[in-house]
Amino acid sequence: MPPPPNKPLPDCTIFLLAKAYQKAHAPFKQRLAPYGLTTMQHLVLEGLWHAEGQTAAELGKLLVLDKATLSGVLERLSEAGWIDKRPDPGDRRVVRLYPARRAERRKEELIALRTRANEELLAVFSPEEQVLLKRFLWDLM
Amino acid sequence: MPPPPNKPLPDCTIFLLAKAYQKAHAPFKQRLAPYGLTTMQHLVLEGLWHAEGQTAAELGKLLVLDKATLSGVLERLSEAGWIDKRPDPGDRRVVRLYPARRAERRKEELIALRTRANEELLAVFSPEEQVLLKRFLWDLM
DNA sequence: GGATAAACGTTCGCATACGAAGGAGAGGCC
DNA sequence: GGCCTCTCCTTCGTATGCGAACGTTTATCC
Repeated sequence: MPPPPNKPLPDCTIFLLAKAYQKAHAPFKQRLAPYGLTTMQHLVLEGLWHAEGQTAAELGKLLVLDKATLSGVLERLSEAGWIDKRPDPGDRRVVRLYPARRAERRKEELIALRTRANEELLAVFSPEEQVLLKRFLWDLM
Repeated sequence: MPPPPNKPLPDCTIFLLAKAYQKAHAPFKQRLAPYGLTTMQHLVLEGLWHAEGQTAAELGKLLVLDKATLSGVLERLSEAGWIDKRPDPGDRRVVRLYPARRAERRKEELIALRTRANEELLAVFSPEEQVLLKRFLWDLM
């Protein structure tokens, strides 16, 4: 008996996760392009709106981000005028992060953008499936 | 009434996908390190074992990979002696790709490594949940 | 047959990712 | 105070990831 029709890679969950992530990201990336923001930079802004004045270490923990990666993202966000990096008066090792005016002005818009991107991503699933999928992903991370 | 306890980012499926992918990848990456292979390079090898003599374009389609990204990966795999790049005699634009002896020697080992990594990743789920999760991811990509 | 279009792979530029090392500062301990 | 350690952030090196432009080669169309 010949082997079943080839689906060698689809059976690799790691691969499926990578590709699902890839497909989920692309449309969001396109929507952010007019703002000159990347998805990562948008994520950082949302993290700062969650709690202003965080240190880079705190933000990295919240977003599960390597500090080395975050360093570069913060520099570009700061140079583009989206955030302010202020030295902590009490601890000179620490930088505290705040959304700049430019970010505040676009806040509602940018959050709505993410909400819509997520809704469109999940549109193929029923509400029950959506809940289940989120729980699965949550268990994985 | 105060807002519910903060879970601002977990409700973002795009974020969850990114982090689930991140967590799934890390252990596999560690296991591959002794071989001097990255997860991406391992994926390319599996793609070639699936069908030898593919062109870069075909392989890119199979693995859902940008040709620009693939180009660099193939160059490093070739330099490390994992694959052979042979010009197509009939079409001088095309390069055909073959696993090298080094790859053939490690083939069983490397496939087993991926199988184990996937099993461990899915260990927290019941068999039914595993099937469901894969279907969800498949629908996303 | 000759111009135009399309396909293939490479290269460039920019932005993640992350391990590893490094410099500056803060805190504990004697 | 002086030493050790730990933390915070930055920097470096390497590897994706992908849009865009490029040079080569092949296919198409008139």
